[in-house]
Amino acid sequence: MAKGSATIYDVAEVACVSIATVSRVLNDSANVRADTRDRVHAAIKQLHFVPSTAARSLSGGRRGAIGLAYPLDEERTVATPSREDDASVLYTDAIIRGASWQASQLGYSLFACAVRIGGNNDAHPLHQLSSAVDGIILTDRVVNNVKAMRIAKRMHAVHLSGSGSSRFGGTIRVDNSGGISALVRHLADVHGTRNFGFVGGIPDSPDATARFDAVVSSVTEVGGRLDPENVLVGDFSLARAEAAIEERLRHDTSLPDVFVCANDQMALGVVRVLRDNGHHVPDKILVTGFDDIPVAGQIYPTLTTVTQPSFELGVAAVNMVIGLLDGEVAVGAIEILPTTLVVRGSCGCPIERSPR
Amino acid sequence: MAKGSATIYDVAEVACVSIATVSRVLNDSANVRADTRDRVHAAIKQLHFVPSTAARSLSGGRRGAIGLAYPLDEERTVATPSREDDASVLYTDAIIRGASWQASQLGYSLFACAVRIGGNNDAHPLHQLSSAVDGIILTDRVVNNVKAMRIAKRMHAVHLSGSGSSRFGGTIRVDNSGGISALVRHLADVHGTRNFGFVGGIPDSPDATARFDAVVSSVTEVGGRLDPENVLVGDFSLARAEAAIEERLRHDTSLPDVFVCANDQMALGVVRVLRDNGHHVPDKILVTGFDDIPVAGQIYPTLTTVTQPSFELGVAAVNMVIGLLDGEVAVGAIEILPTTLVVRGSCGCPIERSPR
DNA sequence: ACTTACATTGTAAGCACTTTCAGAGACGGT
DNA sequence: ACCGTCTCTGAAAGTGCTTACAATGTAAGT
Repeated sequence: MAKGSATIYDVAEVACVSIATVSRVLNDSANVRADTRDRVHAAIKQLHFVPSTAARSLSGGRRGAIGLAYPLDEERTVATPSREDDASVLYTDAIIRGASWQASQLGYSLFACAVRIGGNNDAHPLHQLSSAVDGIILTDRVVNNVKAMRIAKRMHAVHLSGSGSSRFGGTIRVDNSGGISALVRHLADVHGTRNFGFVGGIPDSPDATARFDAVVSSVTEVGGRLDPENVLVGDFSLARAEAAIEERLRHDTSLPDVFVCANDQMALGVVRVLRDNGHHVPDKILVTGFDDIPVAGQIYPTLTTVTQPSFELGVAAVNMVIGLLDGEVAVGAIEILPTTLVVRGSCGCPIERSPR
Repeated sequence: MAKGSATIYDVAEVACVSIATVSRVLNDSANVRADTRDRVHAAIKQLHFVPSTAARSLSGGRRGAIGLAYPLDEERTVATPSREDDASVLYTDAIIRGASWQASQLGYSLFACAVRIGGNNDAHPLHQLSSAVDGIILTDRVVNNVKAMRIAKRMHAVHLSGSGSSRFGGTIRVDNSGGISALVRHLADVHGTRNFGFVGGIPDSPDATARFDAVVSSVTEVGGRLDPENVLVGDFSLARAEAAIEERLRHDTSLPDVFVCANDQMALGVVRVLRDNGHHVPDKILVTGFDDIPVAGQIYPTLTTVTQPSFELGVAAVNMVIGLLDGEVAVGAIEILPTTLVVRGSCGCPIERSPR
């Protein structure tokens, strides 16, 4: 970096000690006499000295920074995202905000870096990032990347992932199954639902599969059924979900009691298509979402869904990386954050007026 | 980073060349025979070698990354920000997305780092960031930071700011005056407005003053007037704008034809207060905003405003940093991005139905 | 065949730190 | 006064890369 900034040698000279001593003060190792330490600190302040992260990391020390890699939107996203379609962006942003906040609290810096998930170029941002930080946080879709695996094997990493776990680092996930289970129980207990349908997300997304699995087991648990023709495949997008439900309607009009959707965007599409085809929600059929995006409480019918603690996810991830770094968290640790059922109108519950 | 990853020595050994040659291939400097180059590339691929950014940057080479520093929200922001109040968050996110996208296009990585703007601790994230990247982008509020100044003096930096220009790097700003001018002309030409009013932002905000100055000169240009009692002082917040307009209403009810507001949030407040006091917008009086926040097109009346190209701001910033790095952009350069008038209902134009 | 210029490659000196190892005081016990 | 034991400090060896400089090889010109 910086041309002409002070080095450890300059500090050593001013403080009349060796660079080794300066280094000790910097890493506040024990065994430096108090007045020596003070002298060094004074010199540091005087010279506005800041240790070079590059050199520090080359020689094996800590960088004091942790990285967070999230998927880069391939297309050139518009400046002000439409509110419905950009829930995933908001979700990621919330995680980043949480992570930044917690890192800052703990005296670390948080570098967030968007990585092109398909990319295979050699100067991969993931590598750049990993060599600039002490530990790394990988969000859902980034995890399934060969490069990511290699990196995780080599440095402390925590995966923010819906399923599976990392043999090489820690894993934090949101309690998809608990949320789904609460949702299904609510549907069964309060609304007497028995015949379930499901609109899934991208098959290779761990969150998507976790939610699907949870639906399967919860439905079994409450003694309901989930017929194969009522399991639709989406990709988390509103458009794809609309297409899927339209397709479903063409084939057979005897519908399940409810369509549980793997996220809110898809639920919005499903509601719209159903209504356009005369299946009023929630009078004729129920629909639920997942995520609790901002619009979920604003549309008609308000959407029954499950909230994820995205900010807390970021906080927890930072805590775990640092724990890993300090050896206080064991490799392979898994932490699961609670989700909360948010009951609104689309499951047939009476609709509250929104506060404003 | 990484324990046990291949080094340049390993590659050199496999390819039967010296490390210098490997380095030349890596930085594709000329003067390496074709078959030697191939041999090295093969070795690199075989060993999954990735050069250590730390070592590379230590020895003066490029890191291949650029940094972006933005202000950290001091309070623990909630996961899903309220839609009206968090325009600034969305704005920053859009810039980051633009910068990430462009950096990726150009083969760079973009590290975004939130910095506590008041913070004065020594392990300042700004330093960490700056030593991990080749150049740095500083957003508005980060610029006015002593540390930031010191860093800008020492490494290539571009400032995203309405404020003056950086003597040490480049500056990119949005064309406040062009946007205001187009807006004022529209009001004068299409709606015959002559008697203007203005609700300003924080007096010490460069954007606020730029917008005010632009209003003054544009109004003069179209032969309109801007009476002192119709120039209200806000602080960019909805609440403060409501207070200001209420105050104005108490004193004198002969209002101007329009209130041009320095941002959308204030416009929302002004519209609300005016309507509550019987001055219907746009029938009795017109109101315009600035920024085009997401709600602007969703409320009634839809808000006539000016769009800032936030995504493009990020793109331009990355281009400029890299230009600075490559010596193709001169230090002290200023680039001004165009703004676009968005005509909607609150200026009296017919309200289009939104597409859905 | 013998310069000469030039293309290619190797050698080695940094770059700014951390850390091991060993040496130098200090201090109490004998 | 001497020895063992601490505590503190310095010298020096990495850490992985870039690059100036030197050395070698190669082809063209005489």
